[in-house]
Amino acid sequence: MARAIRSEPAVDKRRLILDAAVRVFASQGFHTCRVSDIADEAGVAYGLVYHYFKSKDEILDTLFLERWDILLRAIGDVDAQALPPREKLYAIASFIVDSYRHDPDLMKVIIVEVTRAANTFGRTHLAPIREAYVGIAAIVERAQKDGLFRTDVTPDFAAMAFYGAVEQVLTGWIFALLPTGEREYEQAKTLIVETMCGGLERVDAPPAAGSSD
Amino acid sequence: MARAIRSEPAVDKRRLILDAAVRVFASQGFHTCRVSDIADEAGVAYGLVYHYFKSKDEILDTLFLERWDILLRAIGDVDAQALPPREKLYAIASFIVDSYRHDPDLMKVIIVEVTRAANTFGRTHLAPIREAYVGIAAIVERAQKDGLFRTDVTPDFAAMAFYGAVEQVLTGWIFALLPTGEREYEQAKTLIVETMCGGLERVDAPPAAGSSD
Amino acid sequence: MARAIRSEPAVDKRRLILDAAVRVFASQGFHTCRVSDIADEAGVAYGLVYHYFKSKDEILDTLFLERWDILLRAIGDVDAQALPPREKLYAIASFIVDSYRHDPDLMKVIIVEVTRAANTFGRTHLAPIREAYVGIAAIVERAQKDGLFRTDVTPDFAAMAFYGAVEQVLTGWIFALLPTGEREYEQAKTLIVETMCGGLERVDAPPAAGSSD
Amino acid sequence: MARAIRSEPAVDKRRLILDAAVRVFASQGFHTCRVSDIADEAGVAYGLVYHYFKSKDEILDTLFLERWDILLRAIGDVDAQALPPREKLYAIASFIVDSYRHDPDLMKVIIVEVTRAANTFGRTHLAPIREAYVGIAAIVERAQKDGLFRTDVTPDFAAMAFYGAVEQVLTGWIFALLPTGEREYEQAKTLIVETMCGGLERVDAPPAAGSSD
DNA sequence: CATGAATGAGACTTCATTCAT
DNA sequence: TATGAATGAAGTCTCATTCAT
Repeated sequence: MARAIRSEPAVDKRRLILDAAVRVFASQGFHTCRVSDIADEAGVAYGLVYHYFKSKDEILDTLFLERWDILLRAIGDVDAQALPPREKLYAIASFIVDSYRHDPDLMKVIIVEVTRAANTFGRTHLAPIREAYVGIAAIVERAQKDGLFRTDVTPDFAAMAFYGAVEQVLTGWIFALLPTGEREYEQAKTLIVETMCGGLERVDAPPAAGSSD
Repeated sequence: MARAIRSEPAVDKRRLILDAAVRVFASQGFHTCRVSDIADEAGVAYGLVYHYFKSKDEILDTLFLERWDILLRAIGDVDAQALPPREKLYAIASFIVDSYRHDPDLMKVIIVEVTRAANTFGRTHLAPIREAYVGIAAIVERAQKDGLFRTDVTPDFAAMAFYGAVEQVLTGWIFALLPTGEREYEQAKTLIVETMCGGLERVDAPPAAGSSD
Repeated sequence: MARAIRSEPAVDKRRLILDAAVRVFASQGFHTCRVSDIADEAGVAYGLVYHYFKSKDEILDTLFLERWDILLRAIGDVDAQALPPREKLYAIASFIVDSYRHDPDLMKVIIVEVTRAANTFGRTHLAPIREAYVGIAAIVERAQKDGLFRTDVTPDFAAMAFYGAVEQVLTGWIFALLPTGEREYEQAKTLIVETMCGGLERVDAPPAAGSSD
Repeated sequence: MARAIRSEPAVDKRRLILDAAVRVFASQGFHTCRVSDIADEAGVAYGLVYHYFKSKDEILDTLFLERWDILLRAIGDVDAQALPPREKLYAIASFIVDSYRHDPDLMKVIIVEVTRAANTFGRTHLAPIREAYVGIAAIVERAQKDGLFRTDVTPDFAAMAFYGAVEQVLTGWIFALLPTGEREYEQAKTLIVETMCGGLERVDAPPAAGSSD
């Protein structure tokens, strides 16, 4: 409050640029867009982008780290709580899905341009990316120790599978391969956890033979 | 056959270029590498690349389509067989993992540069990519109809989760986040199917309360 | 005097900027440095530089003209005195060497960025630069008229040679090709005059044939 | 000859670019001109400049080193001959003056943009530049050992003075402060050597008092 | 006087693609 | 087929200068 009295500028141009970059990266892709596209989208002069950021890369780095930090903290918080593992995984899936719901462009950028960019930003940010997997693996490991999860699937492997399923669902939304909407987002949270924890098979499945054909 | 009598060149330069492109795309990334890098890696003249391919894009398109066609056919073949769904999914996971084992660079390129490139090649090749998901979804749907898979998870959703888990495991290998090796590849096939079909939870789990802390 | 009573600022920011510019130009070069480097070095705000100077060029112009005026006055003073030409040239060499001793950065800037910059500042300040040569030439001409200097070397030419030798000695110091120090500075004054007036050859040289080999 | 039969291209574009660069650097200065100016002057496409040279800097480096190597070899050759030192210095002055006569633009570029550019190219090429001074100093030293040159002027110092005088004469021509022409070039060679070796003073000077005023 | 955010023209460099041989 | 010189559009980044406060 006090800050607002005097020092806060009318508009935070830096923020303006970051938000514009999200939109531009999301619609054109990092490599395809020009810095001038970002400046135009933000409604600022070209040079101002370089006043606030050393390079085009730094803009994406900033966007990623801002958001990923929040994710890591969320995973840490979840892990710290006393909850059944299924609920922990639900909370994480929930957080990621809600991130997408709240700002699909930002999540698209992070997924498409960073976490999956093995030769560029993915490699640059490998450490924090790994940290997320490690956090999820820790939850699985604990669940195994508590006798709740099967132990023949290693925690690392389970974490990758779980995270991969979540990211692919977001990818489905990004590519318009899966329907989007409030209802779908909520369902997705449940379905991911149901699938990963309960498995696709019916527990009371009939004494199935080969798929009839 | 007739071709071999006289006209078959000592080496197929076109193939040489494609194979070189795989290595270059894998190690540098499509956007980062130059066409001359491919020519150098292939040991052919710069201009020859343009004799065989209309553009740099076309090289990647060719690589992707060659491989993806094989995948689609594999999925189709699997679906056509009379097998329990778990074995069908195992066959598909197996095929993809073996593809990676056989040519990790090529799979890296396909995953990193195409199937996940929402703004560029991913969009271009959306149709065949979707086709793979549809194929997997068909298997799930059939399993549901046969009463073997639970029906509260939609086939489309299950397909995305399954494929996402597989791709993320490959991503783990690509990023060196998961250990690689013959043993690991075989295990991965089983673990993916176990996880996705059987679920992470123990069926005979104790009447779990919150994760002990 | 009156100014000092009340209005004289604690520090003369304009002077601060000029002095900082000397250091920055000397260490980075005029073209390589940024205006912000000067402001930083001076410890003043960026914009203040433009409060005192119309442009980056004007800063260098000011530095040059300030110092060159002093040199021109020195040459004029020397010429006006009744001294043997050798002593006049010694006085000029002395003045220039002392200028370097007193502020090597400033002299470096003047020599490197102005007097030798044929396409930029050298051309801009051609008139005052020429004036220095003319002043030296006048000394030579007078010496010739007085029968003290040989007349087969034109005054203009002699002036260039003399000035060139002096500037090159400073250049030697600037490039660390010649040793620096109080002793060296004093010697240099004598050596320049000895060389230019007395020549490198021994007057009583033996009836030399070709250099022994 | 044999080469010309088949392989020699009609025009050596690389040479074309270098020669154009000399003209452009000479008339606009290295920092002021654009690479496109060079391309235009050479009549080639922009990109071709970068086909032959890694950067704008490399063009100047090439021009300098090409010419300076020739100068160093000339100095070495002169030093190796059995000649009186005065004739050796004449030969060197002669070589430099002839270099200017032959290609004034190139010499202008070398002097203005390299040998005197203490913060940029001068520093880069310090080693070969120093080598020239060392070569001249060697001539002086030998002359001193042969009893032909006075020994109170150190060889290093004498070399700087000599080279400085020569370069300043060229600078005089470049700035149009000294008259140019065939006659002037020949005279300059003699005058430089007369001045530096014989000195400006008349050997038979009258018992001079102070300059009459 | 003083500040530093804001502006935008301009330069270098890259590199996909073409083309003459 | 095969070569690699030649083309030129396009993009990132720099930085002198302006201006509102």
